[in-house]
Amino acid sequence: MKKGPLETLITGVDTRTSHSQVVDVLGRAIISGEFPVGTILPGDQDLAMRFKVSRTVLREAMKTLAAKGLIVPRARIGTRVTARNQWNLFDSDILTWHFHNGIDEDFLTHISEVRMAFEPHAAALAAIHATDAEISHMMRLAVAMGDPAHTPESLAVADLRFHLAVAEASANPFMRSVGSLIEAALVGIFKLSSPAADREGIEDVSRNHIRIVEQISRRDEAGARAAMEVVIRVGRARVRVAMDDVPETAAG
Amino acid sequence: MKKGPLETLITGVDTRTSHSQVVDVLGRAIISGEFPVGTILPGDQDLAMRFKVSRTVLREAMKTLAAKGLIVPRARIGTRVTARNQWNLFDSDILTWHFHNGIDEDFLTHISEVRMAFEPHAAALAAIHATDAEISHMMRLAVAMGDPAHTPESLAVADLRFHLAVAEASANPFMRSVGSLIEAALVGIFKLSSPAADREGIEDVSRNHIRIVEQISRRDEAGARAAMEVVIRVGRARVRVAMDDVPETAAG
DNA sequence: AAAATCATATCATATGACAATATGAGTGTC
DNA sequence: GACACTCATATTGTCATATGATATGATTTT
Repeated sequence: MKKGPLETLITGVDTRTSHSQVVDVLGRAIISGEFPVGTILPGDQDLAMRFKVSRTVLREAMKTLAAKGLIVPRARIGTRVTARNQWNLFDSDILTWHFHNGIDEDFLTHISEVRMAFEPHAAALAAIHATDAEISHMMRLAVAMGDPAHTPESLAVADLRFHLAVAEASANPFMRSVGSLIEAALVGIFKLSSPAADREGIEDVSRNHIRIVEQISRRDEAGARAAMEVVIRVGRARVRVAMDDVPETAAG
Repeated sequence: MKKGPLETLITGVDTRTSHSQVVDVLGRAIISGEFPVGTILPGDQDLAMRFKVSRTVLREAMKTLAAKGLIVPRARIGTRVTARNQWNLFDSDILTWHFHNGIDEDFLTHISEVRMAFEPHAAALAAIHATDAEISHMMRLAVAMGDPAHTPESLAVADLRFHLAVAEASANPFMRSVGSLIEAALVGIFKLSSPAADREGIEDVSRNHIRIVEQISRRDEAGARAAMEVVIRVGRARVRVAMDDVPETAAG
């Protein structure tokens, strides 16, 4: 299985190639604004020396970043950091880098908005297209979220699996591509505050997710859409509460 | 201004670097299934010879493709084509390559579904956040779409500009990132059939778009959402008619 | 002052070599 | 015969260096 940021976050293992290390450091530096938008990066040789790698490796790293839309190289001019609105925000690396510089509430809000636009639609599509096997799979995942033994990490993983399964069942490949976005949102929320803190929270989460599968199983598009909206709204509320530093009173 | 696929399609100019040519050819070959999912690509040296480029260039091209999620290299094993659901479908290159192998109705349908999930939400957000300057800008663009002198190409460009402006006005950076998707959809629709064929079509399109701006201007979220849905539905219907040669019956 | 020219800095490409890595065959042991 | 270990091997990963292509800005010419 693919090793996403969630697992990396948990395992903490980081035995990677020198190429990807350069990509990571440079990517984070750009996202964080250490190399501001519109400015020219230091030259190839300079950067190669800083990272203690050959120019070959550095250039391959630059191509990787360029492919994600972060930079644009031009002969004689240098390599320029592109405007933010040209970055491919659906790239999982870029999302991960965003969260590496502390949690940004605005950013989480934007992600919630996107999920609010996307996932209810995906749930509705799943109500049309999901196979019986997919439905029982989703149900198993939703039920598994209720395990009281969940740690915050394992709950986040279970949560992610469920939402990816819904995206898959929608039979629209674009919905599945939003998976990295969902993952980023869950990592962010998880870092802030986890519903695994109290048992009630876990039960609530599981119940809400089961409701989604029930609606999909009934082939009720509107119902599935509404049930998914509830789940996302709860997650967003949790973010708000955690950021405002206000004790959690009532969840949406 | 950025040179998107639309302009490339129109100008037909293709004076690019050898790196990007390799990327394009390889990318298209992968998307089209010439190198099927799960298989191993030929080795570096082999490919370098085929493309008549140095291994340096070839490897940089591979890194570009890997950054988009198309391939995964592993030492000693080779470079494997990843499963489709790991491709970043929101990448504008990948979208362009998809359309390079003829028009795929399913694919256009999926894009329409995504737009249906996204853009109405963006319009609603624009109704909340758009500045006066943005509103008048959008209105100018919507009116400009009614120019009876439009060629199919110029109409497609005007169409794209409008939808990007709405995304921008939503004040959510993710909405803007969907721009490449919108562009791909418009290219696809434009290749199939253009409303610029008849004058009535142009007037209709313009009127529908103006209505969106009016709702945004009134700060009416639901109204803006509905108006945008109409526009997307019309586009989707045009696709269906062009492909099936069957009149539209009912839209979801 | 305006236009053409040229030196220069930067990315783009090429070449050849060596290192790291994971497979699968081969070897040895029980 | 089954299992564990070793090792040759093929492929990607990294390195060092050299040359070409290109756009800028200073210089020269008109």
